This record gives sequence, structure tokens and C-alpha cells, in this order.
Amino acid sequence: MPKRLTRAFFNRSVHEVAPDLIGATMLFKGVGGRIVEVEAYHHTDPAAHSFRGPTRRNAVMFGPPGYTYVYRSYGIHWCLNFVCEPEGSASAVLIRAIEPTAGLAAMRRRRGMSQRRSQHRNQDRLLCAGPGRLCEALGITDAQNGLALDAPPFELLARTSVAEVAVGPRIGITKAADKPWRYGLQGSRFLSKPFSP
DNA sequence: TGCCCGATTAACT
DNA sequence: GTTAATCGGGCAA
Repeated sequence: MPKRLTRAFFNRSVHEVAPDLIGATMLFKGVGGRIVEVEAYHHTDPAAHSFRGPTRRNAVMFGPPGYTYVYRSYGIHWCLNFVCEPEGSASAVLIRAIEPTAGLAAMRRRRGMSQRRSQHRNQDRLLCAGPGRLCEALGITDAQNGLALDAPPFELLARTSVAEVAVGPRIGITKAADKPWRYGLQGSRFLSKPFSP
């Protein structure tokens, strides 16, 4: 039986938590799957929202670990983070992609995809391939900002086998773009973008 | 106050 | 390859 991720799991360096999340299962209201791609954002990192201090938007980043931080991206999409490190560190892991395993019909519906097998077969790969798509598929918005990860409606389960974790530079940023703080499941077809060899 | 930019995505050429 | 959609934050004035 998979072990539930506790608050202690998140109360560590963001650079330890991020790779350990690869292969873990994430469910929101029973819908979700295996985490295959994340990125680490440390408060000393110019690309982190917490870099310039607390604001109303990033307030939960300055709170205790093991909580969600949801923000609006480009005025359109929602992005989900897990707050890590001891309280006040204001560091978090961005969840960038999951392999959908539970609640496929609900995810396809929210993402506006056909339920017919002939069409969705090739589309399931894109259901949760990217932080914005993932939140749309799971129905996560700012209404879920600041929620505990070790209690319903969330359920997080540790991976049950060893995962081959790929590392590379983060996507879509301009500040500290050279830092290799993107982690993913090597070879997964559910990544937002493959890792270079 | 106003202007520019961004941890994105889909729909274009 | 480019662009539009759209809003919070940072910073100049």
C-alpha cells in the first residue's frame, strides 16, 4: 500500500522534495495521476515569486510547508505549487505534468476533449502535460490556494518503485534560466517537453 | 497612474 | 516560426 506524503515530506529543501515527487501520485477529488514533471523555486532564486518578499498573491509561500500555492499565469491559466522547506523559507515546487490515471472522463470533459476512444487516444498525452493544462484537467483554481496537501480533497501518495529522474533547465523563464531545477520521469510520454539526453 | 513583462497555451502562418 | 488572450507585480514618473 502506497505511503501518504506527510507534512514532514515537504519540510525539506526544495531541491530534495522536487526529485522525490517524481513518480508520486497526486489526486484532487479522486482525479489525477502520477507526477512526471516538476520545477523547484527557491526564495533566493530571482525567478521565484517570493524573491521580492510577500505579496497578497504569494502569501502562502511564506507559510508552513505542505500547502498549495495556486497563482494565475499570463492572466489566463492556473498553476499549482507545493510549498516546501521550513516555514518562512518561501520556496515551492511547481507541478508541471502528470500522467493521468484516475478520473480520465472528468479530465477530458474539463479540457474540452472528445470522450470517443478514437479521438482521445492520442489526446490523453496532452491532458495534463503542462502546469496550465494540469490545473484545467483537475479543476484547480485559486479557490484551492492555501489548502493542506495531507488532507482531502487532496491525496498524495509516495512512489512505490524507483524512478529514473531526469534533470534539466526550467521552462519558460528568463531569470536564472540556466539553473537545472526541472525534474522529470525519464522517457515519459506525458511530459510537457522531453528532457535532452 | 501607466507601462511592460511573465513559472502558458492554442491557434494560427 | 508568430501571436493573441489577459491580469498581478515591479518599477518609472
